[in-house]
Amino acid sequence: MEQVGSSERNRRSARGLSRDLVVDSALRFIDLHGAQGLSMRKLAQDLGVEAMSLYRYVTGREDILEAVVTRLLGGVTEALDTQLAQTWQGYLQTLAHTVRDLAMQHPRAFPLVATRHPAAPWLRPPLRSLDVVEHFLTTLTGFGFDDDRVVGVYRSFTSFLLGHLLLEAALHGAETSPVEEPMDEGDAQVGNRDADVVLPADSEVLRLRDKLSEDHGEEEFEIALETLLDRIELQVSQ
Amino acid sequence: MEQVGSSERNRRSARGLSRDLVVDSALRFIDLHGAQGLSMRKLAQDLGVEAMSLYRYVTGREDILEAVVTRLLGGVTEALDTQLAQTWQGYLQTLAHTVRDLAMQHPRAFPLVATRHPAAPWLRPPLRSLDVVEHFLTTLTGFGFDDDRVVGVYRSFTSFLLGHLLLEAALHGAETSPVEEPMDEGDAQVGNRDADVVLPADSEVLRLRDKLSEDHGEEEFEIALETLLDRIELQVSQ
DNA sequence: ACCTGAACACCGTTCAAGT
DNA sequence: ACCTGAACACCGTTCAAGT
Repeated sequence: MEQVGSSERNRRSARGLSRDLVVDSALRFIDLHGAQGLSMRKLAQDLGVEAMSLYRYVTGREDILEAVVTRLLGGVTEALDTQLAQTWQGYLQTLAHTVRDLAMQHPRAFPLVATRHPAAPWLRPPLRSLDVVEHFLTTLTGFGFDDDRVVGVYRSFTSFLLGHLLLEAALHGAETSPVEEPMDEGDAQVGNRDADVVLPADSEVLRLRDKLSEDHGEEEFEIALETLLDRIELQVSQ
Repeated sequence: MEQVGSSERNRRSARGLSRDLVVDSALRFIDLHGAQGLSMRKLAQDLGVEAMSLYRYVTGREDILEAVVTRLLGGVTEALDTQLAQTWQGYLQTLAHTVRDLAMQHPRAFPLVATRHPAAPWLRPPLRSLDVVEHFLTTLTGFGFDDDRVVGVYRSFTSFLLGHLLLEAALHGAETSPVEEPMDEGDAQVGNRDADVVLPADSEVLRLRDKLSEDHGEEEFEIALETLLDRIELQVSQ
């Protein structure tokens, strides 16, 4: 029951290579195998071509990774342009959810957005794109924030997104990811589905393990977002 | 005016290899050149030995990286054991600052602590160590938190640390890092010290660039930490 | 017991050469 | 104009061999 859907030009692109196609293909590859597994040679193979051909469209591997990030964040700018907000609260909420959707749809690519070295110190991950940051600053300024407050909000908002989404994406990506080791049967003091971590028999971690493993990503995100907005509101009204 | 100090057993360890020495050396290498640059061969060279010798003490590159993380977080447990706290607020404050100190002292190694795949879903970066998490859970339980609240605090506390420290470490690490490209002179529409980012002439980013580049890492960290503690206090008293 | 040489299967990237 | 073969300088890792 494999979906084939909208990716009919997957392999053997019949001689029509292009930068867009390379980046598309790279993103798809990363979604499946992670950025670590992406090599010029394997990517080329997916495209039915030799590795060296890619260098016509791309200056190298780093260029591809950067382009993938840009592609992902391009979607965020688009989303913000279509549904425009009436209040700064609405704007931040939409932006937060758009980025969260991105992280959930591309859990294995999101670490790139979140952890690649920013090109400049004012490009804070995961809002790692000039377009998005520009949009952010002009919008908040438009809602009456003065310079200091815009910058302050930018800082706290990015920290919030990074802290909440990177971890959630990692968990989400781990589930999706192919099993690397076929689970050695002999290490369990208790029923231990947690890979190679050995738990002492009388630990708090063990006692709280199930509760700790619960996924409350979404509601925690919502609550933390609300808290952040409240905090900003207080600053503004002062 | 180079400091030589306490690293007299740097290269050519005179035939006394050991796992600790390998991990030590790896951490020092990563502090200087980042984890990306670490190869078995170069690390071995630093130790005055061939690459294959390392496999006596270490199962491979991944094992080394994991051991470096463990070493770094081991220091956190120690710090917590020596100065023990009277209140949960004091505890969380000490822990937060200990992890922040770690991030600032090893900005190029900290991404490992923060972004490597956790071995289990309840090991949330950057508290990526069974010992630290166990310490955290027992301490808070000892201060009277019930199970749900301990777990909730664990979640929000880790998100807070990740969001604030990963970015700060990246900025801190970028300053320390060796210059990769010798800065092409011809791309500046304005005095542009920000690598290859080209700013449109009438952008908000350009106008706010200096303010955006200011480093308020520490005070933001303090403020956000206070806010978090306040929020927890509210939950507890309910 | 501890280290190594040689080898294997991979990398990214360059460049001259093919069509 | 677009693609490629061959080559270079690197990787991580294995294994039989040295001392």
